[in-house]
Amino acid sequence: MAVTLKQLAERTGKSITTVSRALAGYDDVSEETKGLVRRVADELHYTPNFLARSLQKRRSRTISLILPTVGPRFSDPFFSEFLTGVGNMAAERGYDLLLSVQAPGEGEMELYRRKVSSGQVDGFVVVRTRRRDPRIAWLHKSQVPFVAFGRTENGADFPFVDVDGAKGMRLIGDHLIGLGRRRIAFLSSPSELLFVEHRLDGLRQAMAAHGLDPDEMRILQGDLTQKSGYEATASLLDGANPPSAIVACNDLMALGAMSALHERGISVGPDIAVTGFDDIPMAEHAHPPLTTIHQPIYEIGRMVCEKLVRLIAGTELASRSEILEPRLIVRSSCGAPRKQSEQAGG
Amino acid sequence: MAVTLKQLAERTGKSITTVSRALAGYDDVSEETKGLVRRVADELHYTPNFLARSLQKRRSRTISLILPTVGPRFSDPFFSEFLTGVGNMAAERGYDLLLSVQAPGEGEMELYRRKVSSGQVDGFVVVRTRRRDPRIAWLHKSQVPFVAFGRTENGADFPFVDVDGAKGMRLIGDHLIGLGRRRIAFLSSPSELLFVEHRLDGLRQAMAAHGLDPDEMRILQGDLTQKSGYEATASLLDGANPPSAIVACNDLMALGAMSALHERGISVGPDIAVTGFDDIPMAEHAHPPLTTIHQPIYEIGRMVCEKLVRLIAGTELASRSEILEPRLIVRSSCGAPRKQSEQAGG
DNA sequence: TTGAAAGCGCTAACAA
DNA sequence: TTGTTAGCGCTTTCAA
Repeated sequence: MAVTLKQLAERTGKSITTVSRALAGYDDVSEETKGLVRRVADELHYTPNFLARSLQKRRSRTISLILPTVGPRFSDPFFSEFLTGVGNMAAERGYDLLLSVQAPGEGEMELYRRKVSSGQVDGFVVVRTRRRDPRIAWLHKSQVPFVAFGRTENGADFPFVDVDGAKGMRLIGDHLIGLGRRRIAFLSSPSELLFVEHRLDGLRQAMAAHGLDPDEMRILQGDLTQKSGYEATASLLDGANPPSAIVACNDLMALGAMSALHERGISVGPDIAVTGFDDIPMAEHAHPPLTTIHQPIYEIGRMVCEKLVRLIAGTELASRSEILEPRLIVRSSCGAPRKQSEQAGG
Repeated sequence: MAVTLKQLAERTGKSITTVSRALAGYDDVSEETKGLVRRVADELHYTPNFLARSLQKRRSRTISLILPTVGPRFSDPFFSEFLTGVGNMAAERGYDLLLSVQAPGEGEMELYRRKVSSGQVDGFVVVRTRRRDPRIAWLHKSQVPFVAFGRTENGADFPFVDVDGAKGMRLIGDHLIGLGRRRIAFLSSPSELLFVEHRLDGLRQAMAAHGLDPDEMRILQGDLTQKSGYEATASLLDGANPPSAIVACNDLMALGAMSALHERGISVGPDIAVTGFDDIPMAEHAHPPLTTIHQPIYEIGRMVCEKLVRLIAGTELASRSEILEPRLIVRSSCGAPRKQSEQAGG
């Protein structure tokens, strides 16, 4: 069914080799032959067989991204944008993106191993890095090209892109405390996620810098979903001495927190401030609009992918890893008057 | 680097053929040999070379999903859940998922063609079907296995899964009109998306059934994003004779509409009802919680994928296409008292 | 029960 | 400038 080099060879009266090289643009093929071959190839809608080429070249021009989901569902406005960034850059560079879904634990490493040894992929995009990340340990050790979105604990030297979460939270903390909020509660998440730790650290630093005792901060554990933000906040409000500010480690939980406040008729902002982190599209359209830290997630997807492609090609990386500057987006959930200037581009 | 059959053959003293067949479980290989081969294969962590196998079998066990994005960004809480459904089912069936990003137009069909003729994929999941969908026309004509999420205009006979949007909107319309809302505005989207048309039809039917004139309904065009829902609503409110209910064709736009109402101090529900469609996770946590139609999007992803795998394998499909029953989720954005019973499972 | 040989479609070293 | 040959790793006739 599909047109092959062999058929082009027959049609042009040339050998398979010549046809192959004509199409590859080698300059030891006469212009005349090249023209002929190209014409016939176009005519017949020739497409190189990807599998055969990859088998021969030992390069699949495919990168793998394995979504580390817990539970069957995975609904995160964050990742689809990241994915688009990765996908677009991959396409621009002539790479394909192989997507898998695999929860951490059991079969996870096995899947990484298999993707590599089956020759299916040339490298990995690693997302949602963990404190001690077995994926990174293994990829590093095995010398498989990969780029991570996020860091790990020991600070091993591997290529990654990340946003400076500590600094981001310092911005949040400074801002909130500057507005007079002192009783702060932090909505956290499973502790194997390092980025949460960074963010918590940043908040602590801000408190200390303002003469507050970080140890007095209440910390509640969620799982990054709105639901858990809602529940954590509910328990917070039902207890004694509610906070004057709720700092969530991501936007989704912040949204959940706002939901719980609304339900109790507490006005978000004036009564209790709420802040997020990520600046998902939803943040701007929340009620009230959510003060948060912007992560250029689409761009990060592109950067991660580009680094990976470079790594695979063996091109020297200008900088192995990158820590991006966070940007505070003041809206009104923090109780501050909305600033016009910081509204743009949200 | 990677272990091959050849190496297993050397280690076991058998031929490549025998090793291959031992691993494939053929019963013309002695139990003894099978045992030996398997043991050695395990020991050496043998993984079949995927490319070689696919080349030979002319089956890649890979399915393609091409995201038809407009613009560089693609942030839709809806699709990441769908994707997870597809991905999980694919994994269960031993398939891989190749993800591409390609805007409709220009290169779109070329990409589909190339994926097929390069032997990279065995079939397609088609999302966001359009009125006259060139993708479906071509896939159909070329006899390439595919399953769509959504229908097309002419009602060609191809495998798809969809939710009955007309019926869903009839439920919404009945409910709203039952609550006394009569001046209804509809937030629409680019007209090449057929599902929007279905939904609009359903709403019209409901109006007609209640003795209202569908032609009096105001229809505003957005692009499915919150932002556009916000803008459409703003223009609606700035005009004369604002509606008593805003029916958005998806949740995201409904959320944007609510945002615009809030900004003007109009209370969502009591003053102006707002409804959505999709039941994204955000819907439950909006303020007020959004009345909408539930689509089991993760399940749909699984169904679509399973159908596709069946199609590829040549297994007869129990039913080529499926139209799922919509489910009305009454929350409070429509102005109705929240019903306890319909809250579960949201 | 096993193995030799051919071939999937392609690229690349080497000859001519 | 072109063609012959070999081989990527696998499966599958066909003989032995």
